[in-house]
Amino acid sequence: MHIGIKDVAQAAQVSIGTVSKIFNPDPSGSIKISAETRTRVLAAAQRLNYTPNYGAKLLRGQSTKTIGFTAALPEEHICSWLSDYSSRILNGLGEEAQRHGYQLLIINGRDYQYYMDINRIDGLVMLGYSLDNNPRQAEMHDIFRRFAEKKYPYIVLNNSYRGLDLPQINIDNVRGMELIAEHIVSRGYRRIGFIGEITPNPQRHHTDRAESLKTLLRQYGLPVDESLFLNGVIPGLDAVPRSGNYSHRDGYCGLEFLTRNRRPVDCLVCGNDTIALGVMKYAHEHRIAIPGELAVIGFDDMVNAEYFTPSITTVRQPLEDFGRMALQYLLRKMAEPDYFEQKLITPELMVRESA
Amino acid sequence: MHIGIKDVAQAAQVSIGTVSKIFNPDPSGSIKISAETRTRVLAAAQRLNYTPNYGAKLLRGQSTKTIGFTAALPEEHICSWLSDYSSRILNGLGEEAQRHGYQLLIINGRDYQYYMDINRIDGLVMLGYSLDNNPRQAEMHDIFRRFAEKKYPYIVLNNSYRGLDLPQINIDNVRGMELIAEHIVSRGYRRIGFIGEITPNPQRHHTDRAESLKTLLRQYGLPVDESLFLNGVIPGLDAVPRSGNYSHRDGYCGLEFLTRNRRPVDCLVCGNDTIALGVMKYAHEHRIAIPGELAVIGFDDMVNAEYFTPSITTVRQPLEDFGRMALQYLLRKMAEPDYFEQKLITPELMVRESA
DNA sequence: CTGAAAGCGCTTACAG
DNA sequence: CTGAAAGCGCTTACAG
Repeated sequence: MHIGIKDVAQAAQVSIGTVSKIFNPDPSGSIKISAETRTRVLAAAQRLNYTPNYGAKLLRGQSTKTIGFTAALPEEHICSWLSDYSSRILNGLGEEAQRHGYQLLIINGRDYQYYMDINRIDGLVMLGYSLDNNPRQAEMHDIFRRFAEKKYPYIVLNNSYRGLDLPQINIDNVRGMELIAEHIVSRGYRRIGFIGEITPNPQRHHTDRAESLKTLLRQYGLPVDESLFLNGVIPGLDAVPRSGNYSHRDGYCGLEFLTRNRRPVDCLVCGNDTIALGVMKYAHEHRIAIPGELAVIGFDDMVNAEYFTPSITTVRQPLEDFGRMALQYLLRKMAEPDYFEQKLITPELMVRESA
Repeated sequence: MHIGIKDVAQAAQVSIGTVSKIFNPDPSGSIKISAETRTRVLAAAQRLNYTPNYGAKLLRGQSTKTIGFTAALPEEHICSWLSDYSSRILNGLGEEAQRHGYQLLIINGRDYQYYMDINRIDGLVMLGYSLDNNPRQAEMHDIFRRFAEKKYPYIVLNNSYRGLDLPQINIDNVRGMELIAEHIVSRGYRRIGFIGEITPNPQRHHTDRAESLKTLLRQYGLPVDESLFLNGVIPGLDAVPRSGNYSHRDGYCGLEFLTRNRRPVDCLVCGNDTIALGVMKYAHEHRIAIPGELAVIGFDDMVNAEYFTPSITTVRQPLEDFGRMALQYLLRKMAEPDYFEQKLITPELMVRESA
C-alpha cells in the first residue's frame, strides 16, 4: 500500500541499498554514486511520490527530528496548559526548530518521562512549576537523576529544583527587581507592597522576587512593611485555589485584603502581569486611580500588556529568545553529550502608564 | 542498550511473542494468557523498566498516537504562529487528546502535507488562513483532493476554501452577527461601522461578518453607510502590512481614518477582539469615551477580554470546544473512513462595558 | 560505483 | 495457553 524503497529500487532498476544511499548522503562523502544512477533513482522516487517510512527510520535508531515540550505541572494537573506565556516560548522554539528541521511535540501528562527512552523525541524542553514543598519532589529528583545519567538532551526553563543542578535558562529575577526598585526610587513611592501567589505552595520565582525586592528596598533605605508582602500563607486571608484564572484572583483578592484591612500602599509590585490585571480590576471597580493613587508594576510583559488601560509597566522577559536558546542548547547537547549550561537572562524594564 | 522485548522474555523465561501478547491485549479477547505467566512477565518488565520501542511499533503499522496541528499560513509565513486564539484551541484539543492517549505535534512549515503519508501522525487539525485570491490556492486544492482520496482523518477549523467541501468546524458567523445586530438595536446605536482587515486580501471570516452585518442592519431598518465599513482595499487609506501585531494596527488605523475624514460613528463592530483593542487604543489616546461616545464590539472573546478597560463586549467562540470536537471527529474518522461532517457552532454574546 | 544480506524491535498468523 | 518464524521498511558494514 505504502510506496517503499523497494518500489523505487524496482522502478529505477537498482538495489534498495543504492536508493537508501542516495537518500542518505553520508557526511564523510566516502560513498559515491554515479550521476546517472542518482538522477534515475531520484526521478523514479519523484514519479512514485516516495517518502521514507518514519517508523522504519526510527527503528534503525535515527533521529526523530522531534523536540518534546511539557509544562510538567504538579500532580493535580494532567495537561500541558498553554497560556500566552507558553505561546511566546513556543513561537521562538518553533521558529528555531523549523530552521533546523525539527518539529514540536506538546506532551500532556507524565509521558515526557520516558519519551526519550523510546526514541519518540530527541530532546525535551520543560516548563514547570516549582515543586518545593510538593509531594512529587522526590519523584522529580529521580527523573532528573536518570536524565543526567543517560546524558539526555533536556532543558528546564524558568524554574529550579532545590538541591539539583539542572541545565536551565532562567530570567535574572534579582536584576529584574533591581530595575523595579530603581524605578520605585525615581518615582518616589514609599509604601511598597508585593502580591505573588496566595497559596501555601507559591511558585519559586514569586518567592525569589519578593525576597529580592525586600533586600533591595532596604539597600535603598526605603521602609519595608512585611504586612504588605502577600505571598504564600497570609494570616486572615483565605488561600486562593489553584484552578482557572487563579493569578487574576490572587491580584484581586490581594488588593481587596489590603484595602479592607486599611493597609495603605503607594505601589504594588506583582509577581506577574496577570496578577497585576487582577489588581487593576479591583482598583477599577473601587475607583482607585492607577497610577494616581496606586502604582502597579507587573512582571513578564505579557501579550497585550501595552493595550490595557492603563498600559502595564512591567519587566520584560524575552520569552521568544528563551525558546530559541533552548533549542540551540539541545542541539549542542546532542552533538556533545557532556555539554552543560545554565543561563541567566537579563530582563528589561518597560515603563508604561501604570507606574 | 535499549531494554527490548527480548530482555523481558529472557528474564521471564517466555517467548517474545508471549510478552507482546501481554502488552497488546487483543480486543476480541480470543488470545488467553495464564495469570501466572502474566504476572511473571509484568514483574520482569517492571524490574527492567521496559518500554516498547516506538519506532518498531510504527513500523508494524501501528498508530503513532499523534495528532498534527498546523496553522497552514500563506506562503510568506513558514511557522505555525501560536496566539492566545490557537492556545485556546490547543488546550481543548490537548485535553481531549490526553484522555484518548494521543499527543499533539505542532507542525511548522509545509511538512503537514505528507506526515500522514509517512505515518508520522494519525490525523491533522488545520487552522488556516483564507486562501481566496491567494497564489497558493490551487496547491491547497490539490492537497485537499489527495487527503480526500486517501480518506485521511483531518479537519479544518474556522475556515473554508471556495469550491471545496471540506470536513470542518466553523463558528456560525451569521448567528454571531445577529446577536450583535440585536444588541445594537437594543442600545439604539444608529451609525454603525465595521473594521476588519485593511489589506487587499482580508481573511474570509472578516468579509463574511461584514456582509452579514450589512444585511442584518438593513433587515432591522437601520441605515447602512458603506463608507463606515473598512475591510479590504479602502480608497484613501494605505493597506496595513500583514506582519507583527497587524490586527491591532487595523483597528487603530481604521478609527484614525474615520476620525480624520470626519465620518462620525456610534458603534464600531470589529472583526476580532484584537482589532477592537487597536480601536480602543486610538480612542484612549484621543480621549474618545467608550462606550459614551463610541461603542465597540469585538469577536472571539479573547483571553483577558474582560480585563481590558472597558471590558470588551464580544461574541464568544467556544474555542476549547472546537479543539475537543476536532479530536472527536478525527477519532470517528479513523474508525469509519467514510465518515464526513461539517459543523456550525453557535456563538454567544458576552455583554460587558464597551457596548 | 553497486548489490546481497543481516538486523533494528516489534506483531501476528500459524502450529502445537 | 505458548512458541517459532515471517516480515514491517529501512540502513549499514561487507564483498565485489
